[in-house]
Amino acid sequence: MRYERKIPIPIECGLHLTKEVLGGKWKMSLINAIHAGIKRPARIEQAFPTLTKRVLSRQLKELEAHGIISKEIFPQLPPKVEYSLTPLGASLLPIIDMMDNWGNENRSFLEKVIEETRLMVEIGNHAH
Amino acid sequence: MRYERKIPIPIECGLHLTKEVLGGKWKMSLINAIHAGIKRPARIEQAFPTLTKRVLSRQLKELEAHGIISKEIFPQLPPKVEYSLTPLGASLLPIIDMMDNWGNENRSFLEKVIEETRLMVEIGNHAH
DNA sequence: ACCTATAGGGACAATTTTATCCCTATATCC
DNA sequence: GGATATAGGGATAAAATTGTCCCTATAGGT
Repeated sequence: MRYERKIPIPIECGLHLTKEVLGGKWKMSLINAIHAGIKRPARIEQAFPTLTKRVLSRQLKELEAHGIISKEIFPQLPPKVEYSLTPLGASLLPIIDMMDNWGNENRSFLEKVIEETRLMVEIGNHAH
Repeated sequence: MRYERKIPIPIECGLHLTKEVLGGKWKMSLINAIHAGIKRPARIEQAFPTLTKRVLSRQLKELEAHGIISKEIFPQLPPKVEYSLTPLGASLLPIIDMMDNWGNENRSFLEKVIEETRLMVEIGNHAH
């Protein structure tokens, strides 16, 4: 989330627009999950053990605000909510599929180089 | 860059592997530029006015370490370097094209909702 | 002697994104 | 009465990513 962003997003390019929509840590996974029928927040939470409720809630809210998913609220208690993909959201599925496939096809190589890169770069910068 | 990453990347999923490779702010743009023949750092810098040398250098280094681009050093002074896509890097082009197209096709809608989302969320969080 | 172009990185500040902790509200079940 | 499931968000801490500033080195031009 942001507070009066200081550094503008370079939106001249379609890439950055798409990145703004898909770039959140869990967004592509969420789109996949909703498309696969996991539509209620509590179910999504179970599906991704390391994704916490708070973060889930924010990513869903942004996806909704960006017109990628829509939210149906059932007037019940305890609350029931279901998300689904909008047509715009569904139009992202081919991209997400390609990315998932590319990652899986190159998994062994990528796991190796990602790990090596981490080691390499650890030296170059420091937390503070 | 990182210093002994504290929170591991969820690499069970191909999506997150791909995201680790393409997720940097300028990486997709750099792959595009290199593919388009803009191969020298100084040229790339000119092509992206808001991308500074330091950041460029880091993103290129990571792309190289991830096996996406390769670096040719010409033994000259002043230094001359050219980057090009590896076959692995070239295999990302279809994904990048799709993302660029999707963003451009939906540009007017996206610019609107991205702006609205920003306003919406400004209230919800604060810098510190 | 000085300036320019060139590629790269150290040190650190600023910004942005995620994570953690805890609280609200209510019908149903034990 | 008390626990449970449910969806969501405030406040704040932590982590990760980018940005800024400045320094190295050297051939060639003026």
